[in-house]
Formats: sequence, structure tokens, C-alpha cells
Amino acid sequence: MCPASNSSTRWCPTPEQVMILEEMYTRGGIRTPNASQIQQITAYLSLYGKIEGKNVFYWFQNHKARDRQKLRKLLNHHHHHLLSYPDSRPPPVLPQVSHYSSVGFLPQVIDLIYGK
Amino acid sequence: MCPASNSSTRWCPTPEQVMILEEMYTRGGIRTPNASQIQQITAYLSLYGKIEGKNVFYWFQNHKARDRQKLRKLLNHHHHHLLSYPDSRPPPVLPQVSHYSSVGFLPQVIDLIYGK
DNA sequence: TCACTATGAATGAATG
DNA sequence: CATTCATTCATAGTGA
Repeated sequence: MCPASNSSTRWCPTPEQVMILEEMYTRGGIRTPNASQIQQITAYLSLYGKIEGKNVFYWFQNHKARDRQKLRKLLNHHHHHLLSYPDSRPPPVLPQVSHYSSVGFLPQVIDLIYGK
Repeated sequence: MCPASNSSTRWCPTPEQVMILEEMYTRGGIRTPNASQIQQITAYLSLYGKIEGKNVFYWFQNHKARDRQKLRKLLNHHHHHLLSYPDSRPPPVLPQVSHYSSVGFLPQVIDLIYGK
């Protein structure tokens, strides 16, 4: 979020800018805008506040990366499998890790702690 | 501390979880666990209380970052004149484009948003 | 209630 | 693109 007193050096998008960016991402399907797209988007968003091309560039990169991040989004809820979800659930790209046997995984954690 | 009955929004690690995490950090040397490590750690720590993968992820990120931060300030205190600003890096790789016509670009952005 | 600290969470910016 | 780093926001806990 953007503090009122922005003494920061990094870009701080306004709510409108975020809204538009997300709209472009979700509804527009934009993932990796090219140079001219970035330029146009930047020009448009600058109507709502200071912004540069690199901000747009990074925003899409980060958004896409975190959208499908194996961390935080997929690592989390292990199986909320079938629960009356009529639609297509998010891609189960679960970082399929070894099923640890009830006897096997504890030692693995020990290894994690003390190095292997 | 963690309240027994938490209506909290954010993760509140139990003392055991913190202890184990710090053990992994210091003795195990774990700094940035990968996806499968995070999974295993999460599974193990869930024996001591509710926890998700992202909590583990963030815990290590923060712990490492604050270690660096501490070290940085320490170094800064000793020779603060030598410490460089974080922004002394090469300019971001920017798809720099020239110019857009002030009349023509807005409709194009609309197209970008809603598809063309 | 306010000030302050520790720390979980988030995200912009980079790097390789 | 994935991964990591730096910095900031947000909030629980605490003391006065």
C-alpha cells in the first residue's frame, strides 16, 4: 500500500493503477507485455500517478510469478480436493514431493535440521 | 505469545515451532528452503500447531533478511562512510520505446484491457 | 489510549 | 522465468 508520506524510492502504485493492472492481467489476459504494450500501459496509468515503464514490466513479471508460485499458493492447502467445485480448479501443479511414510518423514526432518 | 483462542488473521507460531525453526536456521544452516523442504518442514511443524507452507516460507525470508539487516547496521556503524546505497546497480533492463501520440494511445489501452 | 518493539506478510526490484 | 533480496506495511504484545 502507499503511505501518505512517500519518502520511498520505489514505485508505489495507486489503487486505480493496481485495479487497472489486475484488470489487464485477468480479463485482458496480459502476462508478458512487449515493449510497446508496456509503453502504452505506462502512458495510460500515468494518468493516475507517477509510474515508469519498468514498474509495469516488473509488475507483470511479479504478478505472473506469484500467481503460479509453488510457494505460498500451492504449497499451502495441501488437498482441498473435491468439494463441490463445479468449475475447473486451479492447476494442481503441486510440487509433488515424496509421500513420506509415517516412519520415513521424521528422519528426513532431522536431516533438514542437522544437515544431511 | 500466542493466544490459545486465536481469532487472529496472521500466523502465530508456538514456542516449539519457533524453537525448531531457529534450530533449523542456526544448526541446520537452512536459509532459503526450497519447495519440498518447505513442505516437509511444514508437515513436521504442524505437529505442534496450525501452520502453512507460506508461514515457513516467510519465516525464513524474514529471519534471514533481519540477520542481514543487523549485520549491515553493524558494519554501517563501524565504517558507515563506505556503505553503498542499494541503488548503485545498473539501470533496469528496460524496453525503452520512443513516443506515443497523445491522441492515439488511449483507445489502444482500452483494447489491451478488453481484448481486441 | 498511546508509544514502542518484534515479527508476520506483502511486494517492488533485481539477479542469473 | 525462478528465485532471491530489500524495504515496507500491518498487527500482536507490552508497558506506562
